[in-house]
Amino acid sequence: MSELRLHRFIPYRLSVAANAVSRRISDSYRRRFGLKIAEWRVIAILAENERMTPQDIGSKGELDKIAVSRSATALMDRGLLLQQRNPEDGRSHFLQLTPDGRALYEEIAPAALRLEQELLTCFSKEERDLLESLLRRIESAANSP
Amino acid sequence: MSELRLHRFIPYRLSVAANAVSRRISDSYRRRFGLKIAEWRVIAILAENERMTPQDIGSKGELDKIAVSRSATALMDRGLLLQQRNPEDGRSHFLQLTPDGRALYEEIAPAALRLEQELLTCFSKEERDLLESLLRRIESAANSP
DNA sequence: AGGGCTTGGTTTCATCTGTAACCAAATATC
DNA sequence: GATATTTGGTTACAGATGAAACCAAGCCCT
Repeated sequence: MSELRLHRFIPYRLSVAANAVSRRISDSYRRRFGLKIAEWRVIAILAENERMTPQDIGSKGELDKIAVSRSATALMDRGLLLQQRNPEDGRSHFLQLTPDGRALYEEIAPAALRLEQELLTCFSKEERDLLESLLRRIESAANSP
Repeated sequence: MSELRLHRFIPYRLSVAANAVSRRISDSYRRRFGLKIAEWRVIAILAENERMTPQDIGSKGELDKIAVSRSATALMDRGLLLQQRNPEDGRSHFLQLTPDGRALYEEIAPAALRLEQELLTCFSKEERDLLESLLRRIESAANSP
C-alpha cells in the first residue's frame, strides 16, 4: 500500500501551482487594467464571440451565473460592455463589448500572452501541449460523477 | 504573432482544472470528516513531522500564517491537536497531533489516496510523474521575480 | 386565456479569505 | 540595562464568494 506524502499529492501540487499562477496573473491584471479574473474572462469570451447571453458566457468560461452577472455590471459601469435586448427571450439579454471594451482587450491580449510566455519560458512546445492535455484530462476526471 | 484563445490559455486551463479538483476534494473532506482543505494540510504535515511550529507548518504547506492559526484553533477545539510551549522562544509554540488527530489522519490518508487514484485512473505512472514535474516547474516560474 | 412550473438573471445574506492593525516576546542598539 | 526594532502569532475589519431567496418572463397544460 502506497504511502501518502503531501508534497507528492497531485491535488496539492495542482492547487499550489494554480494559486501561484493565479496570484501572479491577477496582480498584473488588477494593477494594470483594474480587472478581476472573472471580468477578464468575460472580456476574452466576448472578444471571441461578439454577442452572447450571460448564460453562454458562463458555460464557456466556467463561471457561475453570479460571477457573470457581477462582472457584467462592473464592466458596464466602466463603459466596456453594453446590453442589448434579446427579442427572442425577454428574461435574457445579449452582452457585447463596446469599442472601449474592444480596445482594452486589444491591449490586454498581448500582455496576457507575454505573461503566459514567461510562465512557460523553460517549456518546449511539446511540453506546453502536454501540460494542457493533462490538465484537461484531470479536469474531466474531477467532473465526472 | 500568436492569437489569444481563452480555452488554450494555460493559466485558464490550470485554474479550471484546479477548481474542479479542489471542489471535488473539499466536498469529500468536508462531508466525511468536517475538514477544510487548510485543516487537512495541517494534519497531513503534522502526521509527517510530529512537532512543528505554526511557521514551519505554513512554509511546508504553502499556507499563510493566518490560515495556519485558524486551522490550528479549529483543530484544537475538536481535540485533534495540542499546543506545547516552546522553551526556546516564548512567542511561538509547537503543535502536535493528539491520538484522536492521528487516528483521524489514519482514516483520511487512504481515502485521499483513493481519491487521487480516481482522478488519475487514465494516467500512466509516467504521465502522473510528468504532470507533477510540469506543475512544479510552472509553479516555480510563477513565483520567480 | 389563466394558473402552475420552469428558467434566466439579480439581490441578499452568511461565510471565507486576506490585508492591515495589533500584542507579546526576543533581539539589537545605544 | 533601558529603548527601539524585529519577529511569531492572533485579532479585527473589509472585500470576495457562493447558496439560497427572489423577481420576471416564458412555457405548458387544460
